[in-house]
Amino acid sequence: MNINISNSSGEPIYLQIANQIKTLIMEGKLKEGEMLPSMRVLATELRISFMTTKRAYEELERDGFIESYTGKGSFVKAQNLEIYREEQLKHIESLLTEAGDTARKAGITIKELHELLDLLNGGDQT
Amino acid sequence: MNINISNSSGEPIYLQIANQIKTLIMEGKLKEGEMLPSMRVLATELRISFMTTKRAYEELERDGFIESYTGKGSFVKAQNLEIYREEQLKHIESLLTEAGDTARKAGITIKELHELLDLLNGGDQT
DNA sequence: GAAATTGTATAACCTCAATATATACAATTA
DNA sequence: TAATTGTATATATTGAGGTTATACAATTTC
Repeated sequence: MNINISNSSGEPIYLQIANQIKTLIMEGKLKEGEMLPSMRVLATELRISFMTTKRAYEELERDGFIESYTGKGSFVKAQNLEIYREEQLKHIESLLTEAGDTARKAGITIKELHELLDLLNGGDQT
Repeated sequence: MNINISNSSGEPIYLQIANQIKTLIMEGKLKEGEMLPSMRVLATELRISFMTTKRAYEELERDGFIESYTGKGSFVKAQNLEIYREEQLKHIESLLTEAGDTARKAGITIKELHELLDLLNGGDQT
């Protein structure tokens, strides 16, 4: 598996790993049921502590992308696209809620919010 | 001036002060041109370092609510409502932009975003 | 002009959460 | 049973955020 980590990126290593694997899964380059490299093997490849790869895998497990079994390994789960969409939706909801609350305090109408939303995201969306 | 600080609130002291003064200004209880208590006087009242009150006043100055002059004091500025609205608008813009970006990645349409916005903010807005 | 009062600037300290690690343990496989 | 895999607990390390101390500069007051 091809993972690249950068020390200068500012992004924590465990997130770099988790995000790259997420992308691989989303793009279909890692398929349902497929086994990931063991935490220790990947850690050795990347020359980092395997606790950091564990942290990355925990992140992926928490987000529903993989499942791990002691003694066996870690495997790609199904339903990723749907789960991912749900999560992003929740994130979006919290953003929109905060936008609404802020608008209310500042006397900005919901209508203006809609206009802003279009303005900021171009008219040519699907 | 009546400022209350709580150690258990989790919110930093300098923000507690700044936010309470913001509210006083927004409510018209502190009027344009009016002098605020000096940083040291307020600090003594609240039994904290005056660097913390300075931090609070810096926050207020940064946000356009007050102006400070060495040797003279700190004074409430005009135009607060307009400036406040502009700032909140910027904040909202960044939220909506992130929402749009997230939606794009997850294959969620702008139309759905609009629907969510209404759903989350009730129909009875002005 | 001197003393008092006001705000400014720089640096130091403290704390806490996040990150990364080491090491011992448990389950499965070969 | 030896090797491999994931788990759990504890321990640095680091960096940002918050608070403070102290020295400095401008204005006011007398």
